[in-house]
Amino acid sequence: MGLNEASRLPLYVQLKELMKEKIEKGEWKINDKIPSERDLEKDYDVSRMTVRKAIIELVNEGILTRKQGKGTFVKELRIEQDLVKLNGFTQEMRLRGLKPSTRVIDAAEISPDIDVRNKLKLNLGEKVFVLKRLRLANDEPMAYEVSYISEKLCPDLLNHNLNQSLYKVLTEEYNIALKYAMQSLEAGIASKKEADLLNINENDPILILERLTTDGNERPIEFVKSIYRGDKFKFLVRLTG
Amino acid sequence: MGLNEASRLPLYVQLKELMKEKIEKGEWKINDKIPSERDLEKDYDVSRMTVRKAIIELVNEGILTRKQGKGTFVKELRIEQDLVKLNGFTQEMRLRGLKPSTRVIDAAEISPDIDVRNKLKLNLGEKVFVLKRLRLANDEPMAYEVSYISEKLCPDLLNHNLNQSLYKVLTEEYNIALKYAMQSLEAGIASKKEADLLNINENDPILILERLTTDGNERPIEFVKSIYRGDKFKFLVRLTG
DNA sequence: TAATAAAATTGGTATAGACCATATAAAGAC
DNA sequence: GTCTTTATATGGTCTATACCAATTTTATTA
Repeated sequence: MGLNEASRLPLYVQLKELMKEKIEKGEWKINDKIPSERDLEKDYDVSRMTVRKAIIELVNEGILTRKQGKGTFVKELRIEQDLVKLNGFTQEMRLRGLKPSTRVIDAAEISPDIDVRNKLKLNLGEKVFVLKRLRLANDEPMAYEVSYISEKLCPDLLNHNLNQSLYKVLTEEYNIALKYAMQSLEAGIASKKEADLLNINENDPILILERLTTDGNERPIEFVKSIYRGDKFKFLVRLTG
Repeated sequence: MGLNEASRLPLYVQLKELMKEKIEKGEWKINDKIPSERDLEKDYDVSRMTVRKAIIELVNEGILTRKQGKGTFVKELRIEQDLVKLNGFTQEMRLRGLKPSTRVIDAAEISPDIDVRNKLKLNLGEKVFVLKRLRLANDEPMAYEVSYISEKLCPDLLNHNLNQSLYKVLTEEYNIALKYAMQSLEAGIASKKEADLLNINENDPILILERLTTDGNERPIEFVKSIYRGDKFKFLVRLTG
């Protein structure tokens, strides 16, 4: 299977997705050396610069690593969440060999408070869907999430199966492609309610994560506030100078 | 002032540093549109691809933003620390308009415990410098840091002025260029000692950050454990899908 | 057989050019 | 003055080529 020049997607994006797929399917394993730039150039009949662009983006995403004169290798993924990649919880846990599941605690259509309305850039009177979900890995609570999505972007959202990936529903049913997010992370301590939900003690440390996700045009789609167990969750990020 | 082709630095890196300098000096202000790719190509007598590479890296670092058909603009910096950029505390605070300062609490040469030794890949018997510093912004404690650096990489380190940037000392005096880091972030609560150092109450929430910084060859240089005030510090990260 | 040198491989940098897509400005028509 | 069309500006994608630097492989020599 090669690249599809009739596709609307740029060639470098297709090549990138193709290489990701090889990794996800296990064709290319951790620490495997992938074909050279010149080999991929020949195999897929694209220019070396196109190949390089695809690879460099995967390097920036922490998926590949490369060394001059040596080659390009599949990177070992860490067990902690990769902070720089916009993945849903489901995909993150799967990448870590854990069995993710979701328990929808509440799902409703409400009028948002002013903070949510500002973040999603809504007009007065516009409603949102609010989803309250518990996130589990191997049947153990990891995080509690409250998501807000603008009602007008996905009417009837609550009629879909929200025990599965919300991102998937948005993409497949509403043609909404999430592309960017701004995320903040700070420390807190668990309230009684949060402690009960997460199977921890009141006043235990938690990580409070807020994320505003947008589409390719930086249009706000979803605002999430998540509470992560401080004892179970450690965020990992790779930095470059 | 243009690019220096005699310099060992690649042209795109020089151009990148030059553009950063214009922003830091205020020549290019927040939301300013910078010269077009084709203008920079002419001004600096480099290829458009070289210009693009410099700009794209600044975009990835959250410094510039761009829109097809419109232009490239200086991004508004957030007040929270950008998690994906490897900057020292000093530079981070300056980028936020805060006055950074450092108070060295202790500096010594010690034998590392096994955890530090493993992280820095040291042999038995090799010593480290340990630096314990309080990080302040506008004279208020923000973080408490303990750094470990291999003694053999920078003999006589303690003879240098460590109230200024450690990274700067390593670069200028020991020719060590820090390039990558793996960083983890988790929640905790302040011990009595930590609370006293940071001007907070015992059991207040804190962010515990551990970072292993390496040079370009992924050789471990510095291991840091930092305690950030949970009330004052919020990490921000921009994600892409 | 081992050491050294040369060649090949592979990633990194850079140039040049062309064309596409998006956005804005200018010119022309009414 | 407003609307439409055309031109221009600017970022995005892609190809092709050349050369450099680092590393590995192969060939040559002692």
